[in-house]
Amino acid sequence: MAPRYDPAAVEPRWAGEWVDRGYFHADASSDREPYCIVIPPPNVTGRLHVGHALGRTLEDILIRRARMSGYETLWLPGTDHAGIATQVVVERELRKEGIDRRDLGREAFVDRVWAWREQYGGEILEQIKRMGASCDWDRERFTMDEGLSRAVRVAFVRWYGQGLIYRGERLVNWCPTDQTGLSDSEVEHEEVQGELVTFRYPLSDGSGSIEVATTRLETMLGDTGIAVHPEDERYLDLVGKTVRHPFDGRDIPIVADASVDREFGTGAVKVTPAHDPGDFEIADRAGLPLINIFEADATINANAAEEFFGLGRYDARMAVREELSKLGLLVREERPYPHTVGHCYRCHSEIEPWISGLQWFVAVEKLKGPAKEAVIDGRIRIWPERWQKPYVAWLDNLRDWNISRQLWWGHRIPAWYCPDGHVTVELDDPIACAACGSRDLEQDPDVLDTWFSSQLWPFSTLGWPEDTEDLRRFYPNTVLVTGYEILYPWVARMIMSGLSLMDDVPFHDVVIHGLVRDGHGRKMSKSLGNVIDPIDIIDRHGADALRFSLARSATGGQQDIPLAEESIEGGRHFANKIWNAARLVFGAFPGGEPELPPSDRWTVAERWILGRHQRCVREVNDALDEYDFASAAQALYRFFWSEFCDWGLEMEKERLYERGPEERSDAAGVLAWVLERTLRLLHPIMPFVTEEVWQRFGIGDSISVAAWPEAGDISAHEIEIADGAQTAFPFFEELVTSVRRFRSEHGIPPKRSLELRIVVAGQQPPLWHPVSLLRGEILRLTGSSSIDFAPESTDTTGCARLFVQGERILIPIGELLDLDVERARLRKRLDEAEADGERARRKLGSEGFRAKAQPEVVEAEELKLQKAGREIASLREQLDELG
RNA sequence: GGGCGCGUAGCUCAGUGGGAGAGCGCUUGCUUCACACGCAAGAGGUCGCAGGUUCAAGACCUGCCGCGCCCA
Repeated sequence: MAPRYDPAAVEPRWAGEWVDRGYFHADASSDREPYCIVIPPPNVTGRLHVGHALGRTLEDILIRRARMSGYETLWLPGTDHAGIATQVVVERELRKEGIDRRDLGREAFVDRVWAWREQYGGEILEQIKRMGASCDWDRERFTMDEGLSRAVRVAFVRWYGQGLIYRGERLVNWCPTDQTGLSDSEVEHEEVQGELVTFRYPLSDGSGSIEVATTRLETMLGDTGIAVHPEDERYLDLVGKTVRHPFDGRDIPIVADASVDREFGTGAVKVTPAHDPGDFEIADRAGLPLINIFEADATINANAAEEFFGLGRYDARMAVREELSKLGLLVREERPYPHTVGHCYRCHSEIEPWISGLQWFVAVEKLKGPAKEAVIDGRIRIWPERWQKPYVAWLDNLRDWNISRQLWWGHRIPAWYCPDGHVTVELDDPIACAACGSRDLEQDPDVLDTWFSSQLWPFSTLGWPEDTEDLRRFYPNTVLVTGYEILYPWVARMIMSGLSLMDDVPFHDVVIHGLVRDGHGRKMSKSLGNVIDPIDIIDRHGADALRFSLARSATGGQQDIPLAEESIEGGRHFANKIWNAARLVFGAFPGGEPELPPSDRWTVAERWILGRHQRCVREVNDALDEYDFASAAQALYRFFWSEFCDWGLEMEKERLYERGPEERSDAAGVLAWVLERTLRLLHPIMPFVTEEVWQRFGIGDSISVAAWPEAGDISAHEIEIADGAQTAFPFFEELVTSVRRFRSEHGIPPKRSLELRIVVAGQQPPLWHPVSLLRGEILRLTGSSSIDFAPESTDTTGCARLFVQGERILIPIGELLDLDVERARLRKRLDEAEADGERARRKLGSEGFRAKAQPEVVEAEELKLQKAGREIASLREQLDELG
């Protein structure tokens, strides 16, 4: 084995080998218990970013553990056709060739998108493979596949039949750049530094004016009313009057509406029903007309006053201000004025509320109740639990879902219209109108919101609407892992559609993780230059390093997850540590199935390491049962590095190198046994290095199908039965550390060996047992030549004195002792001991403490006080001697 | 305006009633026969502030200050 672990030489080989050997292929007909995760389908245009890497890592940890635990595991991969994103990408390509999609025509354009997808669409899945993801690649799905498209159609037709889908003319969120409507959850609200402009509308009767304020001044071109609160005394006598529009002379009524906030601005608001959802409702109540002033690209249309025709919305805003100013109607301009504005999640343009003709909607009223219930009654559990409340609140406020998209790429809406305006919605393309039999049918030009197909993902990927073996076996899925940013648009909708169409929840657990940010918690962005590219990371540090670092960061407690490259380096160092520990073990272990020697031959050191290993197994299992990936990773790191390597391997070197073949073989057996188990325990987090090392045991085809370790496979009784195992190790550990610290403080070179004497008070030294059991290990790790016991009366001249668990240790080394250093050392220890003693004394001095605290706690404090007392006395004595 | 979360070592974070912890960074020493991607030792904290509950509070309660996110 090379002295350094090289992930680049190992990972690609295993990534391919695992798949080729079929370990990840699920068998729906097996009689094992199923465990199923569907991948949140990334955009087919997408590249792997760290957010994906996090989600896929967590999923793979769950799936690999389940597979090793004997479940029939299915991790189903695939991609999403991503309507807008994909269309935009292909349009951009066409534009480079000087082609507009409209010149190409719908059919040819869609063919181009398919061709693009064939060529580049698989890239993100290839990147996921590099992470070692154990997906069933034979079951890869795409939302535009034939089967999934059929599912979309069945869902649409069924919901239409149930009255859950309808067609209507309503305000939608319009993106003037992409020129399509968006659902509420595709709109991102962001604070912008805008302006608040106050202006006057003169009353039509010339008796005065009324002031209104707006952040979107251009919309005044479409104002059809002024609203005030019905109880606002300032305006009571104005209600019912009209104002005159300064540009086109329309008379606009002043109405009363309880939704008006009297505190805001002047207490009077302009009403632009065609361009504001709140105004739309006011207009609806008051019977005000709608004036649509925008074209699809948000330029001013002919409905507005003539002089503004053709202006872009921002130019129009300035032009309106100028005209108002000329007319002396401008009252006030506040700038900057921070307020929130909706932006397109794709292109980031400001959204315009806009009437864009008849569109299709999902009526959510009947769907949201069951979706809420399923989470409240625990059929679906959300981890961490605190996401439950926002989920419920979101459903409560949910409004009907606009599913029409004015795009060409996507599932075409299965609705046909005849010249008489009848609507035909059918599973198979109709040849005649269902109402009048007309054969002159035209299909709705729009496609469905991409989320309409992805909401079906947990069952459409398994074959629905066909009654397949996969569907019966793997629905409901076991768990879904995703970021909180798509809890609403995706997770909630899967729950609604699953309950409605499958009559059962889509999954039992939902694991919500945070957003990956940079090392300082800042959002990763190209402009900040702080983007971490997972593929670049894998190239330089290995997928294991990335996975470990992500798992260790996935605490769940915090909202977001900071990730610094140093942390990933830490993961690489850990992989290297594993590799090198294995090198040491395999230097003594010949390979084959590791077997523990009979328990009566276990040394104290071995009992200790076996006990720590068992604890680690328990911690990892407990943590993963609760989706606490960070604790699982942390437990493994601590055990492997701080316990197994720092103490376990170091202690066992005594037996491996100094005690003859039998002990060497026993020790190698113990170390190999622990190593092999720990590799299995680590495998779901770091699949590559564990596989590569595990192969050297030569005991199976692959660790990825080896058995998962559960606690209790050696009994705690066996571990702890040894004489002194409980007391020996803590004493040993503190003794070693104390001597090393003493060396360090006095600058005693490692090669200068020491003699240690333990001072004993009575005849029978109480520490005889632990010391004799670990004599060799003590001498090796402290660099000493001897360790003996000495009577209390022993001459301490020229000796340094240490305290280990209240016991005195003498080190005769007078000639090397710098008295100033020694005095400083002793004073520091004395300060600590006095502080300890004081704290214990204060606690014990309180009557309430003695009366009400648990007896064990009181007893522990008494022991602390005694120990501190012994140390203080002895340290003072020494300081006196030194003068 | 409503909701959620966060404020603990220089940085990033664990820590849900009895000894303030980890990783990285920092200081010192070490080419010790697995690993310098390492080993050993060490420094560093009024646990945001103020009250309260309790024998005991970083943790529980209330208020305040600051930061972030979601929703309106």
